[in-house]
Amino acid sequence: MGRWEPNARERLASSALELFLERGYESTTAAEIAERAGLAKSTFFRHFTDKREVLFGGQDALNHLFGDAITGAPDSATPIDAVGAALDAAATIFRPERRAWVQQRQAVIAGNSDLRERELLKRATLAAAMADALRKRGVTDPTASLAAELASLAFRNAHTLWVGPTNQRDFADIAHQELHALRAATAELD
Amino acid sequence: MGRWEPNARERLASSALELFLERGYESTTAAEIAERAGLAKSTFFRHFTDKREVLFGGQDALNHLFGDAITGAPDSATPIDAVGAALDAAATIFRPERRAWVQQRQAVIAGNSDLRERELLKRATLAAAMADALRKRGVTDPTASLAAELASLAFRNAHTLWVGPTNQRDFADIAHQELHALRAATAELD
DNA sequence: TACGGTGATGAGACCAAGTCCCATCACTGT
DNA sequence: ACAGTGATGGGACTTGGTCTCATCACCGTA
Repeated sequence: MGRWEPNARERLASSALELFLERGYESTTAAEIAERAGLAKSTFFRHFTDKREVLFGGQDALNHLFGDAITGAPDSATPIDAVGAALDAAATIFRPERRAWVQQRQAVIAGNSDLRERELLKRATLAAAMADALRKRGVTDPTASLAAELASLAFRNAHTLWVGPTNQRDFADIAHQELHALRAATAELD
Repeated sequence: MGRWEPNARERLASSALELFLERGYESTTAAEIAERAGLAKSTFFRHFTDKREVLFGGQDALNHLFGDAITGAPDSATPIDAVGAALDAAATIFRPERRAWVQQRQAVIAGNSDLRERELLKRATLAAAMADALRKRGVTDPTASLAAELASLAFRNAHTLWVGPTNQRDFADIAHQELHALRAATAELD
């Protein structure tokens, strides 16, 4: 069904990351990304609604991964157990071989405020997906959104640590440690 | 120091809200907003970096209000007490007379995804301001960011309820109730 | 082999957001 | 009266993003 070379979307995404690292996000035009991928500007916007979105391709998969992990957790699992299962599932994506790529991507995001803003949207969407999955389990609402928000915070912290220079541990380990630290901090609130 | 009419920034903000309500956010150009305010398009972007920002004028004041309330809380105040004081301070801004205006503004934001995204950024900034203020009080970091995140969530929920059709209560009352509900939900996590 | 249908692409016109530069105007103090 | 200051107007310019139409490769079928 493709025309010439297949995987247009992936070619666009990797061309974009290359160019962002070479010239910076703002100094790279959508037309240049398309050109490096051997495509036209109009084709770029057929695959990505935004110039920003080209860096957030796997987000839908992540949402489904988290949601399915929570939905599929055993009935005996508490809300914290369920979101813990979601963090385990995340380790499927954040594997050691992908760390370099995630680091590059994150460096680009850190360098531009539009991208950081989009990242916030993605995190909020992920938290909403987790809250939805928890509600499907029968968890009622202050608790469901709270657990989702805690998990989102743990995920953010774990992601930062996992990308950072000092750490080589498994993503799931870091994430669980962060989630546990947040649970413990609950006792320090008053 | 102004040239003709003063308060150019306020005129732009209210002209923008009017036009957004009349024609919708996307169907309103920055040039049209400026024209209704009796100004030029270039002057609009001198006062607001974004077309979106014209709806988020008071955000800096809110950040300072929250930060100062936390910094100024008595030494004996727990982290939850301190963010509770911030929610009290918010009632200074969310007064009954402003409810209609906040409702209009919120209706515009709800109708456009770019604006919702910007709203997330503003909430994250507010949470960061609260976490900073807590750290200034000596609260260490998993606890500080957790308390700030909880307060941000309570603020979001309270804001939604206060803007909603059924409720006429004081903002501080609603916010404290929401914060308390989140604290209580902590026990339901596992 | 010829043919029509389908889906992805190329090309370009077009609009609005946002940047930049420079001239201009009102106001202030001397 | 005069120069300095700060906000404004105006317009050129780049780029993100939309839209439309023609084109091309592929696929099934007669």
